[in-house]
Amino acid sequence: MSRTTMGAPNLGWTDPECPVARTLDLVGDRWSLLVVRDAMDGARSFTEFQRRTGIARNILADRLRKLTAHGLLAQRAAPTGRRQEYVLTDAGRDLFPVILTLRQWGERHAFAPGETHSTLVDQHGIPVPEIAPTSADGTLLDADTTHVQKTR
Amino acid sequence: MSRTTMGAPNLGWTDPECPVARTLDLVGDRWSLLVVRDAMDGARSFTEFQRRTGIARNILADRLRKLTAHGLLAQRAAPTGRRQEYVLTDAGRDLFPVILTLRQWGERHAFAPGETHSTLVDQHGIPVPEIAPTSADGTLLDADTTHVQKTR
DNA sequence: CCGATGAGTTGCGAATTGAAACCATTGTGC
DNA sequence: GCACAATGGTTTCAATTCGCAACTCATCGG
Repeated sequence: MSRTTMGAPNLGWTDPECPVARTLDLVGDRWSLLVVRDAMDGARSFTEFQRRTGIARNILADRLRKLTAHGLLAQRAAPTGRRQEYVLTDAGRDLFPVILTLRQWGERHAFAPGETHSTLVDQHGIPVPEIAPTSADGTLLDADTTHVQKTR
Repeated sequence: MSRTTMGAPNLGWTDPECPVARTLDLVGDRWSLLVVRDAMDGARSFTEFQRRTGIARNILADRLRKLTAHGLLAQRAAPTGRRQEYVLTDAGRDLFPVILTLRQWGERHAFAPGETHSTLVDQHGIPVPEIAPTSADGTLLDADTTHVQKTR
Protein backbone atom coordinates (compact mmCIF):
# COMPACT_ATOMS: atom_id res chain seq x y z
CA MET A 1 0.00 0.00 0.00
CA SER A 2 1.28 3.47 0.90
CA ARG A 3 0.60 5.21 -2.37
CA THR A 4 1.28 8.26 -0.19
CA THR A 5 -2.44 9.02 -0.35
CA MET A 6 -1.88 12.18 -2.30
CA GLY A 7 -4.50 13.11 -4.81
CA ALA A 8 -4.87 16.13 -6.99
CA PRO A 9 -8.31 16.35 -8.46
CA ASN A 10 -10.81 14.41 -6.42
CA LEU A 11 -11.17 12.29 -9.48
CA GLY A 12 -14.38 11.05 -10.91
CA TRP A 13 -17.43 12.69 -9.48
CA THR A 14 -18.42 15.93 -11.25
CA ASP A 15 -21.32 15.75 -13.71
CA PRO A 16 -20.18 12.62 -15.50
CA GLU A 17 -22.15 13.53 -18.60
CA CYS A 18 -20.23 16.67 -19.42
CA PRO A 19 -16.99 16.32 -21.34
CA VAL A 20 -15.72 19.59 -19.91
CA ALA A 21 -16.11 18.24 -16.39
CA ARG A 22 -14.43 14.98 -17.34
CA THR A 23 -11.46 16.80 -18.77
CA LEU A 24 -11.16 19.05 -15.75
CA ASP A 25 -11.26 15.98 -13.54
CA LEU A 26 -7.97 15.01 -15.16
CA VAL A 27 -6.16 18.29 -15.71
CA GLY A 28 -8.22 20.87 -13.88
CA ASP A 29 -5.80 21.69 -11.14
CA ARG A 30 -3.19 24.32 -10.66
CA TRP A 31 -0.31 22.33 -12.19
CA SER A 32 -1.20 19.57 -14.61
CA LEU A 33 -1.62 21.78 -17.63
CA LEU A 34 1.61 23.61 -16.90
CA VAL A 35 3.36 20.26 -16.84
CA VAL A 36 1.77 19.42 -20.18
CA ARG A 37 2.76 22.82 -21.51
CA ASP A 38 6.38 22.21 -20.56
CA ALA A 39 6.28 18.71 -21.96
CA MET A 40 5.16 20.22 -25.27
CA ASP A 41 7.99 22.65 -24.99
CA GLY A 42 10.56 19.90 -24.62
CA ALA A 43 10.76 19.03 -20.92
CA ARG A 44 11.35 15.30 -20.32
CA SER A 45 12.93 14.83 -16.91
CA PHE A 46 11.66 15.25 -13.38
CA THR A 47 14.22 17.91 -12.68
CA GLU A 48 13.45 19.80 -15.84
CA PHE A 49 9.73 19.92 -15.04
CA GLN A 50 10.53 21.01 -11.54
CA ARG A 51 12.84 23.74 -12.70
CA ARG A 52 10.44 25.12 -15.29
CA THR A 53 7.27 25.10 -13.26
CA GLY A 54 8.66 25.73 -9.80
CA ILE A 55 6.17 23.20 -8.46
CA ALA A 56 6.91 21.42 -5.18
CA ARG A 57 8.69 18.10 -5.77
CA ASN A 58 6.17 15.93 -3.99
CA ILE A 59 3.32 17.49 -5.93
CA LEU A 60 5.22 17.10 -9.17
CA ALA A 61 5.82 13.43 -8.45
CA ASP A 62 2.11 13.04 -7.82
CA ARG A 63 1.07 14.87 -10.98
CA LEU A 64 3.47 12.97 -13.17
CA ARG A 65 2.14 9.74 -11.67
CA LYS A 66 -1.42 10.81 -12.31
CA LEU A 67 -0.89 12.09 -15.83
CA THR A 68 0.89 8.86 -16.60
CA ALA A 69 -1.86 6.77 -15.03
CA HIS A 70 -4.44 8.55 -17.15
CA GLY A 71 -2.48 8.09 -20.32
CA LEU A 72 -1.43 11.66 -21.03
CA LEU A 73 2.21 10.98 -20.35
CA ALA A 74 4.27 7.83 -20.75
CA GLN A 75 7.61 6.82 -19.34
CA ARG A 76 10.18 5.39 -21.63
CA ALA A 77 13.92 4.82 -21.51
CA ALA A 78 15.80 7.93 -22.52
CA PRO A 79 17.61 7.57 -25.85
CA THR A 80 20.96 8.26 -24.18
CA GLY A 81 21.90 6.82 -20.83
CA ARG A 82 19.38 4.51 -19.27
CA ARG A 83 17.37 6.93 -17.19
CA GLN A 84 13.64 7.11 -17.74
CA GLU A 85 12.01 10.10 -19.33
CA TYR A 86 8.46 11.38 -19.58
CA VAL A 87 6.95 11.96 -23.00
CA LEU A 88 3.49 13.03 -24.08
CA THR A 89 1.22 10.35 -25.47
CA ASP A 90 -1.09 11.05 -28.40
CA ALA A 91 -3.81 12.00 -25.93
CA GLY A 92 -1.39 14.31 -24.17
CA ARG A 93 -0.26 15.96 -27.38
CA ASP A 94 -3.91 16.35 -28.27
CA LEU A 95 -4.24 18.88 -25.46
CA PHE A 96 -2.45 21.29 -27.75
CA PRO A 97 -5.63 23.19 -28.67
CA VAL A 98 -6.47 23.56 -24.98
CA ILE A 99 -3.09 25.01 -24.11
CA LEU A 100 -3.24 27.20 -27.17
CA THR A 101 -6.62 28.70 -26.33
CA LEU A 102 -5.54 29.27 -22.73
CA ARG A 103 -2.47 31.03 -24.07
CA GLN A 104 -4.44 33.16 -26.49
CA TRP A 105 -6.94 34.15 -23.84
CA GLY A 106 -4.07 35.14 -21.59
CA GLU A 107 -2.50 37.22 -24.32
CA ARG A 108 -5.77 39.05 -24.84
CA HIS A 109 -6.85 39.52 -21.24
CA ALA A 110 -4.12 38.85 -18.75
CA PHE A 111 -1.53 41.40 -19.80
CA ALA A 112 -1.53 45.14 -19.50
CA PRO A 113 -1.53 46.94 -22.87
CA GLY A 114 2.21 47.45 -23.36
CA GLU A 115 3.34 44.49 -21.26
CA THR A 116 5.57 41.93 -22.94
CA HIS A 117 4.92 38.20 -22.97
CA SER A 118 6.21 35.13 -24.76
CA THR A 119 4.66 34.21 -28.09
CA LEU A 120 3.87 30.94 -29.85
CA VAL A 121 5.31 30.73 -33.34
CA ASP A 122 5.39 28.07 -36.07
CA GLN A 123 8.42 26.52 -37.79
CA HIS A 124 9.02 29.69 -39.73
CA GLY A 125 8.86 31.87 -36.66
CA ILE A 126 5.49 33.26 -37.67
CA PRO A 127 3.06 33.85 -34.77
CA VAL A 128 0.23 31.33 -34.55
CA PRO A 129 -3.09 32.94 -35.57
CA GLU A 130 -5.90 33.19 -33.07
CA ILE A 131 -8.35 30.35 -32.93
CA ALA A 132 -11.92 31.18 -33.87
CA PRO A 133 -14.59 28.52 -33.39
CA THR A 134 -16.86 28.26 -36.42
CA SER A 135 -19.93 26.23 -37.24
CA ALA A 136 -20.13 23.79 -40.12
CA ASP A 137 -21.21 26.60 -42.45
CA GLY A 138 -18.30 28.80 -41.43
CA THR A 139 -20.01 31.35 -39.19
CA LEU A 140 -18.29 32.36 -35.97
CA LEU A 141 -19.56 30.64 -32.85
CA ASP A 142 -19.63 31.78 -29.24
CA ALA A 143 -21.44 31.05 -26.03
CA ASP A 144 -24.59 32.77 -27.28
CA THR A 145 -24.91 30.92 -30.55
CA THR A 146 -24.37 27.44 -29.19
CA HIS A 147 -25.84 25.27 -26.49
CA VAL A 148 -25.31 21.91 -24.89
CA GLN A 149 -27.57 19.19 -26.11
CA LYS A 150 -28.24 16.75 -23.33
CA THR A 151 -27.90 13.14 -24.31
CA ARG A 152 -31.24 11.37 -24.18
CA MET B 1 -11.75 43.64 6.97
CA SER B 2 -12.08 39.87 7.17
CA ARG B 3 -12.18 38.92 3.55
CA THR B 4 -12.65 35.43 5.02
CA THR B 5 -9.10 34.67 3.89
CA MET B 6 -10.23 32.06 1.42
CA GLY B 7 -8.26 31.90 -1.76
CA ALA B 8 -8.46 29.59 -4.71
CA PRO B 9 -5.44 29.93 -6.89
CA ASN B 10 -2.56 31.40 -4.95
CA LEU B 11 -2.76 34.23 -7.40
CA GLY B 12 0.08 35.91 -9.13
CA TRP B 13 3.36 34.08 -8.95
CA THR B 14 3.85 31.43 -11.64
CA ASP B 15 6.14 32.31 -14.53
CA PRO B 16 4.74 35.76 -15.17
CA GLU B 17 5.95 35.76 -18.74
CA CYS B 18 3.79 32.89 -19.92
CA PRO B 19 0.22 33.66 -20.91
CA VAL B 20 -0.79 30.08 -20.16
CA ALA B 21 0.41 30.45 -16.59
CA ARG B 22 -1.32 33.80 -16.24
CA THR B 23 -4.59 32.36 -17.40
CA LEU B 24 -4.29 29.37 -15.10
CA ASP B 25 -3.61 31.74 -12.24
CA LEU B 26 -7.14 33.01 -12.77
CA VAL B 27 -9.13 29.95 -13.75
CA GLY B 28 -6.79 27.04 -13.14
CA ASP B 29 -8.61 25.42 -10.28
CA ARG B 30 -11.10 22.68 -9.95
CA TRP B 31 -14.21 24.91 -10.26
CA SER B 32 -13.78 28.25 -11.97
CA LEU B 33 -14.09 26.94 -15.50
CA LEU B 34 -17.15 24.90 -14.58
CA VAL B 35 -18.75 28.04 -13.24
CA VAL B 36 -17.91 29.79 -16.50
CA ARG B 37 -19.26 26.84 -18.46
CA ASP B 38 -22.57 27.07 -16.59
CA ALA B 39 -22.67 30.82 -17.00
CA MET B 40 -22.35 30.28 -20.74
CA ASP B 41 -25.13 27.78 -20.49
CA GLY B 42 -27.47 30.25 -18.84
CA ALA B 43 -26.82 30.11 -15.11
CA ARG B 44 -27.15 33.50 -13.42
CA SER B 45 -27.92 33.00 -9.73
CA PHE B 46 -25.92 31.71 -6.82
CA THR B 47 -28.33 28.85 -6.29
CA GLU B 48 -28.34 27.92 -9.93
CA PHE B 49 -24.56 27.71 -10.05
CA GLN B 50 -24.58 25.70 -6.88
CA ARG B 51 -27.19 23.29 -8.20
CA ARG B 52 -25.49 22.73 -11.54
CA THR B 53 -21.93 22.30 -10.33
CA GLY B 54 -22.53 20.72 -6.94
CA ILE B 55 -19.74 22.90 -5.57
CA ALA B 56 -19.67 23.72 -1.85
CA ARG B 57 -21.43 27.01 -1.13
CA ASN B 58 -18.53 28.75 0.57
CA ILE B 59 -16.21 27.81 -2.28
CA LEU B 60 -18.76 28.99 -4.81
CA ALA B 61 -19.08 32.32 -3.03
CA ASP B 62 -15.31 32.63 -3.14
CA ARG B 63 -15.04 31.74 -6.83
CA LEU B 64 -17.81 34.11 -7.85
CA ARG B 65 -16.09 36.84 -5.88
CA LYS B 66 -12.79 36.08 -7.54
CA LEU B 67 -14.12 35.78 -11.07
CA THR B 68 -15.92 39.06 -10.52
CA ALA B 69 -12.82 40.72 -9.11
CA HIS B 70 -10.83 39.64 -12.15
CA GLY B 71 -13.43 40.87 -14.56
CA LEU B 72 -14.72 37.59 -15.94
CA LEU B 73 -18.10 37.96 -14.30
CA ALA B 74 -20.10 41.04 -13.40
CA GLN B 75 -23.00 41.53 -11.06
CA ARG B 76 -25.97 43.46 -12.26
CA ALA B 77 -29.56 43.88 -11.15
CA ALA B 78 -31.73 41.11 -12.50
CA PRO B 79 -34.25 42.31 -15.11
CA THR B 80 -37.16 41.11 -12.97
CA GLY B 81 -37.28 41.56 -9.20
CA ARG B 82 -34.38 43.41 -7.67
CA ARG B 83 -32.05 40.56 -6.92
CA GLN B 84 -28.55 40.64 -8.29
CA GLU B 85 -27.40 38.24 -10.97
CA TYR B 86 -24.04 37.18 -12.33
CA VAL B 87 -23.33 37.59 -16.02
CA LEU B 88 -20.23 36.95 -18.08
CA THR B 89 -18.24 39.97 -19.16
CA ASP B 90 -16.66 40.13 -22.61
CA ALA B 91 -13.49 38.64 -21.15
CA GLY B 92 -15.54 35.87 -19.58
CA ARG B 93 -17.39 35.09 -22.78
CA ASP B 94 -14.05 35.07 -24.52
CA LEU B 95 -13.18 31.91 -22.63
CA PHE B 96 -15.51 30.13 -25.04
CA PRO B 97 -12.67 28.64 -27.10
CA VAL B 98 -11.05 27.33 -23.94
CA ILE B 99 -14.21 25.62 -22.75
CA LEU B 100 -14.80 24.31 -26.25
CA THR B 101 -11.36 22.75 -26.61
CA LEU B 102 -11.63 21.21 -23.15
CA ARG B 103 -14.97 19.77 -24.20
CA GLN B 104 -13.66 18.42 -27.46
CA TRP B 105 -10.66 16.83 -25.80
CA GLY B 106 -12.98 15.20 -23.32
CA GLU B 107 -15.18 13.87 -26.09
CA ARG B 108 -12.16 12.34 -27.79
CA HIS B 109 -10.33 10.96 -24.79
CA ALA B 110 -12.42 10.86 -21.65
CA PHE B 111 -15.25 8.61 -22.75
CA ALA B 112 -15.30 4.92 -23.45
CA PRO B 113 -16.09 4.07 -27.09
CA GLY B 114 -19.85 3.60 -26.90
CA GLU B 115 -20.40 5.85 -23.88
CA THR B 116 -22.89 8.71 -24.30
CA HIS B 117 -22.15 12.34 -23.47
CA SER B 118 -23.72 15.72 -24.05
CA THR B 119 -22.90 17.55 -27.27
CA LEU B 120 -22.42 21.19 -28.21
CA VAL B 121 -24.59 22.29 -31.11
CA ASP B 122 -25.19 25.56 -32.93
CA GLN B 123 -28.47 27.43 -33.47
CA HIS B 124 -29.59 24.85 -36.00
CA GLY B 125 -28.82 21.93 -33.76
CA ILE B 126 -25.78 21.00 -35.81
CA PRO B 127 -22.81 19.74 -33.79
CA VAL B 128 -19.93 22.19 -33.53
CA PRO B 129 -16.95 21.02 -35.62
CA GLU B 130 -13.66 20.19 -33.96
CA ILE B 131 -11.18 22.97 -33.62
CA ALA B 132 -7.92 22.54 -35.54
CA PRO B 133 -5.15 25.05 -34.97
CA THR B 134 -3.58 26.16 -38.23
CA SER B 135 -0.72 28.43 -39.13
CA ALA B 136 -1.06 31.56 -41.22
CA ASP B 137 -0.60 29.50 -44.39
CA GLY B 138 -3.29 27.04 -43.41
CA THR B 139 -1.22 24.03 -42.34
CA LEU B 140 -2.23 22.15 -39.22
CA LEU B 141 -0.26 23.00 -36.10
CA ASP B 142 0.58 20.94 -33.05
CA ALA B 143 3.09 20.85 -30.23
CA ASP B 144 5.83 19.59 -32.55
CA THR B 145 5.46 22.27 -35.21
CA THR B 146 5.34 25.24 -32.87
CA HIS B 147 7.43 26.65 -30.08
CA VAL B 148 7.38 29.43 -27.56
CA GLN B 149 9.41 32.45 -28.44
CA LYS B 150 10.76 34.08 -25.34
CA THR B 151 10.34 37.80 -25.22
CA ARG B 152 13.66 39.56 -25.30
C1' DC C 1 -47.85 38.43 9.27
C1' DC C 2 -45.87 33.65 8.20
C1' DG C 3 -43.43 30.22 6.04
C1' DA C 4 -40.36 29.48 2.00
C1' DT C 5 -36.48 30.84 -0.90
C1' DG C 6 -32.28 32.98 -2.11
C1' DA C 7 -27.65 34.34 -0.99
C1' DG C 8 -24.21 33.99 1.58
C1' DT C 9 -21.31 33.33 6.10
C1' DT C 10 -19.37 30.66 9.92
C1' DG C 11 -17.31 26.79 12.25
C1' DC C 12 -14.67 22.73 11.73
C1' DG C 13 -12.62 18.42 10.65
C1' DA C 14 -10.52 16.31 6.66
C1' DA C 15 -7.73 16.52 2.52
C1' DT C 16 -4.29 18.97 -0.25
C1' DT C 17 -0.22 21.94 -0.60
C1' DG C 18 4.33 23.58 -0.18
C1' DA C 19 9.00 23.75 1.72
C1' DA C 20 12.78 21.46 3.18
C1' DA C 21 15.30 17.61 4.52
C1' DC C 22 16.54 13.03 3.48
C1' DC C 23 17.89 8.90 0.45
C1' DA C 24 19.02 5.56 -2.94
C1' DT C 25 20.83 5.39 -7.55
C1' DT C 26 23.32 6.62 -11.42
C1' DG C 27 27.06 9.67 -13.57
C1' DT C 28 31.67 11.69 -13.68
C1' DG C 29 36.20 13.59 -13.36
C1' DC C 30 40.51 12.08 -12.05
C1' DG D 1 37.97 2.51 -8.76
C1' DC D 2 36.48 6.28 -6.03
C1' DA D 3 34.98 10.46 -4.01
C1' DC D 4 31.56 13.74 -5.30
C1' DA D 5 27.73 15.62 -7.68
C1' DA D 6 23.31 15.20 -9.93
C1' DT D 7 18.84 12.68 -10.58
C1' DG D 8 14.54 11.20 -9.13
C1' DG D 9 11.97 10.71 -5.77
C1' DT D 10 10.08 10.06 -0.66
C1' DT D 11 9.16 11.69 4.05
C1' DT D 12 7.91 14.97 7.43
C1' DC D 13 5.41 18.63 9.05
C1' DA D 14 3.21 23.08 9.08
C1' DA D 15 0.08 25.98 6.53
C1' DT D 16 -3.80 26.22 3.27
C1' DT D 17 -7.83 24.99 1.17
C1' DC D 18 -11.94 22.08 0.79
C1' DG D 19 -16.40 20.22 1.72
C1' DC D 20 -20.23 19.87 4.76
C1' DA D 21 -23.69 21.27 7.69
C1' DA D 22 -25.72 24.65 10.34
C1' DC D 23 -26.92 29.48 10.79
C1' DT D 24 -28.06 34.31 9.39
C1' DC D 25 -30.35 37.90 6.84
C1' DA D 26 -32.99 39.65 3.51
C1' DT D 27 -36.82 39.16 0.32
C1' DC D 28 -40.92 36.81 -1.63
C1' DG D 29 -45.51 35.01 -2.03
C1' DG D 30 -49.80 34.87 -0.07
